[in-house]
Amino acid sequence: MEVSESVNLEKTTYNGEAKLFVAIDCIIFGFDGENLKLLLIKRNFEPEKGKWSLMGGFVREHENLEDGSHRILNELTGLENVYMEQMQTYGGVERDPLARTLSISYFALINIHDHDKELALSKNGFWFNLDNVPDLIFDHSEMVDKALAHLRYKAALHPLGFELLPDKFTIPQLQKLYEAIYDKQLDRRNFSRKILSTQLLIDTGEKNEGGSTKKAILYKLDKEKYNNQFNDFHYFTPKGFV
Amino acid sequence: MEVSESVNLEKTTYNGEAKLFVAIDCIIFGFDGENLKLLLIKRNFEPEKGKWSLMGGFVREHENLEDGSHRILNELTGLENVYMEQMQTYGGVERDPLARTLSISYFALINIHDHDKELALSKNGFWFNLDNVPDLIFDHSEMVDKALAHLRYKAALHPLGFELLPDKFTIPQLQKLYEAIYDKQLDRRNFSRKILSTQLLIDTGEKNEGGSTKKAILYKLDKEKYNNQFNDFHYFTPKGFV
DNA sequence: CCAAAAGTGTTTCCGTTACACCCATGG
DNA sequence: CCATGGGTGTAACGGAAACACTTTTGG
Repeated sequence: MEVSESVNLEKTTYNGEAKLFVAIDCIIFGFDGENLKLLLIKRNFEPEKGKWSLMGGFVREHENLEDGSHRILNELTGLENVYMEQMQTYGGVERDPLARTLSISYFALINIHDHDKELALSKNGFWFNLDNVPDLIFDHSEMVDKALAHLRYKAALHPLGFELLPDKFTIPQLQKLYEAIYDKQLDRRNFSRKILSTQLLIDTGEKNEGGSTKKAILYKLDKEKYNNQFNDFHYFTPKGFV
Repeated sequence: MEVSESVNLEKTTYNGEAKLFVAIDCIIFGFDGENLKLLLIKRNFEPEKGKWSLMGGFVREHENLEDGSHRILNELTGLENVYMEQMQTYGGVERDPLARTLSISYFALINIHDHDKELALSKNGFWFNLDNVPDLIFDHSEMVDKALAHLRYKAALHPLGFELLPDKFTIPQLQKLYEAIYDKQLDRRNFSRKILSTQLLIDTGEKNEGGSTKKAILYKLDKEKYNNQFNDFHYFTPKGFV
């Protein structure tokens, strides 16, 4: 009876056209203060059981893509209100050997210390440094490469990096993040001036703890300006950096 | 029998997951030498017959997305080897009232004089100036807005504009294109210097015809350099332009 | 020879770079 | 008082912007 119902529905809609499986795969970047990392899962389910892949799931019949991507990210990290961006849709005919499946890749930036570590572990989730990413199933390696290129592209022009840091952070921390993203050294003094010139940072009056040297100023993001200016070009990196 | 075959197939694949209709919609930009234009169709088929929309079609079971997007563009314009870029996938649950349908939007740049005008007319295709676009079905207006924003964003940094011009073109023509994209005036002398400094243009030795003034040099694109440097940043526009 | 558009040159200015110096903290 | 890292200042450089002038063409 399920079958005949399905057929009847299609007759009133786009009969004759193909219907496809549609998955969402999440490229999850995190920053631990030193290195830029990627969250992957070791699959304990079919297909490709035992291999590494991105966290993914299928788009449901009555779920839009924003909800779906956040649901899937939440299943692994426990996080909500995460910065996510739709990247690209992959549609190679043979990309999934089991059945024709499209995949919409989503790019997520999280503060690595915020997520639910036990939940992630229970789903077989592990963090990898970017220079140490294992082989991934299907076209997931291509998705990761594209996402990293996109991160580098976008972080050069937009104040994206804040998404990877705690609410309060210091300029040296932000600089370490940029150095991790581009795997290059930056001049401390010029970086500081460039960031402050955007007027996006608010001095909280506090200083960070720890370290046996001068304490750095803790800033927070001016959310209002951040949202308004997000699409402006800021050029956070030196020339020819990207 | 089609029905039972379909059911059997699903059982061996991702049984229990939803399958969705997936469409491709093309945002087709063209340039006529003065204005930036958009190619739309007046639908002579259901749903939303009689209304304006983007050119679209369904992704087929055994067709990848690149092939599908080019097929759909070709059906309306007769063109092949067109610059196309996947933009974004739209998945609102109610975006298509007839049935749940995802749409992958593709952004196309064509030389307006090259396309098959009779074919386009036979499919009810018409060109609109960007300041005069009619109401479109579903979320197609949003797609157009996003595509225009993307064009402006990308053309500011990459030598994208050449795709909209003939093989041989003059610098003043290119400047008119940029002025149309951004709806702003540019300084002739600085623009020329900036474009030539990219080394992407080759002097053909020819001059353009027509006009009762000095004839401009016809350039062609250095395809090799163009492909190699495409992802570099060039900053074709003045500061704060975008 | 005039108008209109195309091509080339120059000065000025501002942002970036590449530096040096001072300050705070813990040991 | 010393090592380490954070904060601020400055001179030199280079590219972009804002200009003027010359050249070509058709009428």
